[in-house]
Amino acid sequence: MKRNSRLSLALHTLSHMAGDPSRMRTSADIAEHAGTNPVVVRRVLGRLRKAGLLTSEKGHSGGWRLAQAPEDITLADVYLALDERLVTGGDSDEAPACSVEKALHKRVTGVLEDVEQRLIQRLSETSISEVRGN
Amino acid sequence: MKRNSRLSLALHTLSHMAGDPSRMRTSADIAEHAGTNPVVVRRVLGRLRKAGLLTSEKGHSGGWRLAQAPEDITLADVYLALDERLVTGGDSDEAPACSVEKALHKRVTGVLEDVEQRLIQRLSETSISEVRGN
DNA sequence: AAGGCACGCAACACCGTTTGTTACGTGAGC
DNA sequence: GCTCACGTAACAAACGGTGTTGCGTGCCTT
Ligand code: FES
Ligand code: FES
Repeated sequence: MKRNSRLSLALHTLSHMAGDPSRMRTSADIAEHAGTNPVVVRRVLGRLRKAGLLTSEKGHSGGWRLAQAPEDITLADVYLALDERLVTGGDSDEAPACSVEKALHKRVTGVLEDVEQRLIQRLSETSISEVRGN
Repeated sequence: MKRNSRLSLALHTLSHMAGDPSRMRTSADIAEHAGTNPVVVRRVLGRLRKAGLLTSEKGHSGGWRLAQAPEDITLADVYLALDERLVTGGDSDEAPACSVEKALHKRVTGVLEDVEQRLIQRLSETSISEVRGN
């Protein structure tokens, strides 16, 4: 949709994890596989952890692992975990007055919210285990 | 949704025009009213003209005017006029192989297309004349 | 107990997109 | 001919996303 890549990375990684949930992966592994940087991986995976989709462990045999059964994690969960909502989340917008602008804004955000609802609904129909993880 | 402001500007301007379609407005007027720059106005309004929503005239009493009846211009028309599709338009994406990545991408873009469809459908339910132009 | 490993986090450089600004050309009136 | 307003290009500034480095903190191995 918008300025992605985070979603792609998250989904890609989770898909692989779904293929072998017990295996522990380091951010370095993931980064190399995804062609990016370990820190970047930790950044986005961190959000997923905060949402309870992943767990991370430090130390020698540390790394990342799914916190739930692959079948229970839907694409919507992932989308929501990295909260990049369509509706540009509660922004302290411009002119409060101006009847027209207000009406306009209301209309548009109304539609947007409806659409986002739809998006989430559609995403929730697929789990990460339904996308073959090699 | 994404990196907007163009949509806002377009909608705001058209709403005002809908309130008094015969009146001719200059980009300078519009820019001042919208708190931006004339060139910026021309840029975005130019797209609307290309889409047949507006006409522009040079010379002394030149400016911008609606090319259609206000009731015939829907929000969807405006949205489509400045083509900033949600689905990040036909990008020549990454790795062609990788069954997983491909399946994933397909799923996501599928949903996205459906959602964008919905967005357009919802936007088309409202015309710019339905938003009080003072 | 010491060393190493992997995450957590902050700071910063880099880059692409968007927005704003200046400048100049063109056509339509006056 | 002069002015007005658009059309367009070029460039600067602002913004957000991504990549990188550095350092701190647990945890496991030895
Ligand atoms: S200023 Fe209020 S709508 Fe234009
Ligand atoms: S490389 Fe991870 S899906 Fe192909």
